[in-house]
Amino acid sequence: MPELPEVETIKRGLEAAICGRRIIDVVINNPKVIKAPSADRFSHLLKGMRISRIFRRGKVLIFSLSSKRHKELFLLIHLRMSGQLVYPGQGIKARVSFKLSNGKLLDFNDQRLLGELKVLKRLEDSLFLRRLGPEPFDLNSRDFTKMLSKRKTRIKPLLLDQSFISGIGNIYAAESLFRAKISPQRRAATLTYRQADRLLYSIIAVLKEAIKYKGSSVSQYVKSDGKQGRYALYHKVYNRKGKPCFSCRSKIERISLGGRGTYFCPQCQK
DNA sequence: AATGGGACCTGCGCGC
DNA sequence: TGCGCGCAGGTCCCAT
Repeated sequence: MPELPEVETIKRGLEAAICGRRIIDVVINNPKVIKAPSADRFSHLLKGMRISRIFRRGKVLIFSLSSKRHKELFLLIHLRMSGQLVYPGQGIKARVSFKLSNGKLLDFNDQRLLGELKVLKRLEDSLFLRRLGPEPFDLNSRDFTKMLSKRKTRIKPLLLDQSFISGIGNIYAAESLFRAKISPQRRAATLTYRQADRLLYSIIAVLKEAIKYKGSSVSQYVKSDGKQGRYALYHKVYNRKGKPCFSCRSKIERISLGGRGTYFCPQCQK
């Protein structure tokens, strides 16, 4: 479900709702989603810890936890395809439910069980975080052009590569390429400076707009208050196969690239 | 290095 | 109604 704008929306919602709360209990209804350490150790470590700060890196949500008696710990949450964080939660259908010091629940729901929860002593212990590419907002055109110039692969799968650039998923890759008028099939290194510049600023604009509308609720994604984001209303190509392009009225096409559905306008995107 | 396939999972919508 | 198929916002792992 969640790409950068969805995770950022959840982060902001939780920041306002649960920062400063203590975790009193952890109910694990499906240990499959606990990737480290063991489920028992996971709850033991978390009990009594205070949620002091919440941040985001790429699509990963990170809770920084503290207590007087223990060293700082990090709870990493990757929602993958169908994960949700809902507060206050019901605890019923949750894979994992955190009981907080105010008696309310923070639910981790995940229909497809692909999500991951981890407790780490240090962020450097996460190989995924260590390998994560830069946040789109931190890049400039010159760096981005240079990064692209070294890669022979197609631009769209490259945008999905989290070690190349972090936070972009299937929806926003498609929307950004449409906005930049670049075909998803172009080889990365063939983009001119002008095109790379346009692509970077399209990515940033699309992500910011999506954050403004609190993410795209296509099927599973909800905000931390359980309500939907509205950005799907503004998608120009994603999920619009056969529908007229908003710019030139040609039919939007869907092809498969790197095993992922890829939507684009064959007329506008070159 | 790049690409393709399958794996991990559950559930939905479609055509027959 | 029921079945089989393809598909899904992500990532990893293997083979070529």
